[in-house]
Amino acid sequence: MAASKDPRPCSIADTLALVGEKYSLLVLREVCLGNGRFDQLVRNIGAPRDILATRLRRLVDAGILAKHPYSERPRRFEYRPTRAGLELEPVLLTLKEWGDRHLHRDGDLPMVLEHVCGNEFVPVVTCRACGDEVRHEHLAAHPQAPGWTVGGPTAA
Amino acid sequence: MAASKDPRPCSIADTLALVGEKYSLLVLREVCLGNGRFDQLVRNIGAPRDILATRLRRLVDAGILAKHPYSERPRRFEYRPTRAGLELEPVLLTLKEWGDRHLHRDGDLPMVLEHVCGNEFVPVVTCRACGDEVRHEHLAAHPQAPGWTVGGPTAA
DNA sequence: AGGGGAGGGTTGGTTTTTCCAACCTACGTC
DNA sequence: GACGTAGGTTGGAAAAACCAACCCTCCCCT
Repeated sequence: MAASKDPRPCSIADTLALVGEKYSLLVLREVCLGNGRFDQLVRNIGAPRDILATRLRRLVDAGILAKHPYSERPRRFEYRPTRAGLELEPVLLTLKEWGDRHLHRDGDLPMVLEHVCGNEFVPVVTCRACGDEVRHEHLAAHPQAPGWTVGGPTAA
Repeated sequence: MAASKDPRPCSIADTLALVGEKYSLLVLREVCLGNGRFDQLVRNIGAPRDILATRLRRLVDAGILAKHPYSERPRRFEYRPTRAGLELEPVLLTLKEWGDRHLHRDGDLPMVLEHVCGNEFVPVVTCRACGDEVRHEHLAAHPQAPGWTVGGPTAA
């Protein structure tokens, strides 16, 4: 499973090591929607049952999901996001937004989110300090590990 | 490559079909940092060269990256994000934020971003309409396709 | 003219994962 | 006592990932 040696140290890579495998983020999507039972996950995600079982174990081990019994005799569980799992929701929201914008330009979205404010929810990523919407040109990257640099201009 | 039949229609799944394979988002990270040359990508990501070549082809086909010649004779390219590619940056930023918070609690982050406002950049996902920071309990999901529902409570 | 290095890949063969259908267990129901 | 439901596990075939080695074009050095 390990790739070549000594890649750039990076929280993105570290996070993807936990949730970057096929189906993992779709599992999180479903549990965030409240569909946390095994057969629901199989149906809604379209994943093979054995792979799904593997992913669920991994996400529980990582503290992203937890099993909640909803029936003793027979013993039945459902999976729910932990607090850490819920904190991954922004990743899902930004992925959804990109897909909505670039892959469904016709306007018939598969899912619409409604915010408590009464409007359709569209995520905007902002700077915690100043509140401005993020723009690539407004960010400067400072690697902390020695030997790792970043390059020049990045515009297309 | 196809999973079982008839999963939930979803922009998240659609987006992950383009950028969800192993290394794809790390490629995007590097090109957003300005490290768009093949050997840089190999070194910084730690991916096998053949897999990387496959991913690059796919990302170019998807309109997320573009090849830019930086030398004729010999012909050399570098990969850069297109506008659509740059618009995926929020996904990277939210992944980074989660990893910073949950995987590097000791405080020694691999990379620090600086916003143009002068402060460390920490992404916050907000509602475009009202500006409030998103919270799971403030969202309601409305699937648009018939037959697809969402479940009950989702709290952990 | 020959050798070496950089850059951007491709190729062949092995190892891992994924996929799929079938099966298993423990109930509860008809 | 046959059938259905929920939540998996198992075995074998197909697909991906992995790795080292190689290729090609050009430049530079001697």
